[in-house]
Amino acid sequence: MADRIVPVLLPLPLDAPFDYRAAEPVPPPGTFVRVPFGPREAVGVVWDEPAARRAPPERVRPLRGVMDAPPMPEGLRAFVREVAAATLAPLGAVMKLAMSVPSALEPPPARLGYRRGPAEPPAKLTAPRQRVLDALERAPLQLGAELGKAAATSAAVLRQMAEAGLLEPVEVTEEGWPAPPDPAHPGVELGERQAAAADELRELVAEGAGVALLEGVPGAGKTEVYLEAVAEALRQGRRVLVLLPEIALSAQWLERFVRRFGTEPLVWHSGLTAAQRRRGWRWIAEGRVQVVVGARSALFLPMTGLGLVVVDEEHDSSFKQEDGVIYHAREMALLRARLEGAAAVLASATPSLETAVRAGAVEGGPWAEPGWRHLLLPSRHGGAALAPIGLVDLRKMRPPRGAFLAPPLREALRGTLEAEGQALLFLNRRGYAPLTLCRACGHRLRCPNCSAWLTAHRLRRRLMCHHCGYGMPEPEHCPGCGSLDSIALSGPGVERVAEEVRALFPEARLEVMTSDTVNTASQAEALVRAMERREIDVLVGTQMIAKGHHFPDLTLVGVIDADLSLSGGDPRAAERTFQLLYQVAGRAGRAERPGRVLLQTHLPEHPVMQALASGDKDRFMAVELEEREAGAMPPMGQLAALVVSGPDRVKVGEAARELVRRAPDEEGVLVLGPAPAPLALLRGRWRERLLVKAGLDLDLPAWLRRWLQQKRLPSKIDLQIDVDPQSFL
DNA sequence: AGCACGCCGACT
DNA sequence: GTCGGCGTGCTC
Repeated sequence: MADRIVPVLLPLPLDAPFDYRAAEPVPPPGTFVRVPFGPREAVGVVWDEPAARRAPPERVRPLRGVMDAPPMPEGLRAFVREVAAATLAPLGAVMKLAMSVPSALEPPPARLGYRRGPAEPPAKLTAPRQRVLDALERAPLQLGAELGKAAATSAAVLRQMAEAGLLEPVEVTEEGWPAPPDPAHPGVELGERQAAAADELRELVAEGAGVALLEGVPGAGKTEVYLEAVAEALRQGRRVLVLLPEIALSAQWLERFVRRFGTEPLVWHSGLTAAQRRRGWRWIAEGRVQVVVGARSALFLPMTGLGLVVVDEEHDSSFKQEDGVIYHAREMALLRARLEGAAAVLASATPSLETAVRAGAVEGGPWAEPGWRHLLLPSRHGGAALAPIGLVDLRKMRPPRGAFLAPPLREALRGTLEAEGQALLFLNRRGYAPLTLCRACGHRLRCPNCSAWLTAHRLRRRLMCHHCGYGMPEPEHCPGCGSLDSIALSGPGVERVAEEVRALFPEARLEVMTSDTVNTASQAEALVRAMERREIDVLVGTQMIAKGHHFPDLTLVGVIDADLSLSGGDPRAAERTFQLLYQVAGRAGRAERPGRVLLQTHLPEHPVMQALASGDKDRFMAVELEEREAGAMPPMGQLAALVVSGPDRVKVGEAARELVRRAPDEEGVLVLGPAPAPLALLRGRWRERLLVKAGLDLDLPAWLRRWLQQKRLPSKIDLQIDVDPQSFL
């Protein structure tokens, strides 16, 4: 009987599947299979189409076996293919994202469970033993761990009871599965405008295609509205994927979901334990999960029958994956929805310009793209959506020497504390001071691996590089001139701002929230709760504090340096600053207490600052779009950033120039550079950057592939391709 | 991604 | 004379 050759895609950075010999019955595409791979064994997926170059028959080895797991759904396979095409990542590298839980492909580990044994319980039982039997009355078969917990006793007791015949040990392989969310569960009542928006979303879901931008200030009830779209998909027997920025995946969000559907969705994020991942992935693959809420990696879960994909906080920069396979989760979510015949909802208080443009939501911009619509939710509470925003001109009103709060902000802080309100001070700089230098000779301490200054951290008494993790103790002598005690710390970081506030208001209860003080979601949660319970008067933090929580007693938001991200030649800098400040401003003045926002700036006349001060987001978007159009920048043009890197500066430069020389000539495509990347030295590697600009009609990934596939790079030279770069670092 | 093969420096 | 550094190439 003739064996058949099947292509198998492995989760390794290879461009194409490998060929294997399979006996009848030949496993169909999507089957997870074990194959020999050089000296070892690997698990891959039977692929739909073979590699362009088939292996010579004598090298083709037989498949070893088929995994005991549902095959990878066709929709996910198509998605893997298209993500690879869009990002120029090797096909196998994208497959690896879709095979993130290898253990889920193995048969589930048998776990020890117990039920009642044959022996009659004696008249007198110890209390723990009695509790165990009582627990088994309620549920006759339980896992050891669960039974132990239910009876508040130890595994040893269970073991001894089993020996005495009171319990019978059972190998449990079948695991339960989550209760399905109930679309008929009574949820919260929607306002008139919310209900109208929910109707439109239901329509979208029923059509099974199209994209809606759902825009509304924090507190306008976006979540409740799109949960109605989720309910509609569930009523149609279809499944739902909701993407949230990692940080927004909070207990608060889950509570809202439970309120609407009576049960929790399946949660997918980086903090899960290995067992949770295994179980969740397995449940999803077996089709037992109706709704998944997760961070961007949830895109690659084996969901089938999707009727709706939601991207909440769609403007959030954390949706951009910056290493490995470089992709933007929002764009890939739209792709996944399209491939599945699902509707998509993008929700935000401050939509990204690309989303707003496609939804036809920018004044003076183009019409909406076909299939796109724009739903605007007004504030539920009526009146001003945002607290009034004031600009503090740092050129006229300077902070005292060595301090960073200008007099108006100090006064506002005093007033807030006297009125027993809460204040939030925002500065997007970790540590104590961003620059460490010598007063005697001007020597600046820099990272040996990166072209970056070292940031002083008081908490750890160290100088740190924020790009590679390098750290050193604060030196007593200047490494440049040897002077003693001449080291000065220059500029503000959150720790220093906190120090200033402590000196000004010693009685105020103050906390600092940065990635240095808050490492886990639960720590962040604790700080947020403390803020809610009014155990904190002043919260100083980095952009961590900008994200979605309601603090009813927050009446002052101060932005220490609103200019920070406006410099640096990044075309999206103004947009990001606007979004960030808008979010921070959105923290203040809820409920009945009036709030205010003060932005300290050197550029009060800048359009971003003017737009913020006027609260006129529409005008900002219109002005910003004009600027992008003039520069043929996204979303009115396409961009790709290539970074050539290597340990030898000269060779990197040569490789970059050679690459530019070989770029195919094409009308309307411009290759700029090479130029030293903003971090010209990162983790010991020199970096040169090329920028490709193209019009909207070009298939940019295809053009890049034609260019880059023609020749291999010299040894030790790496090329990183970022189609649609967001940040230019 | 692993892992083997292979070609140049410091050691029992 | 070998052990072992990691640079290069291959895996159907």
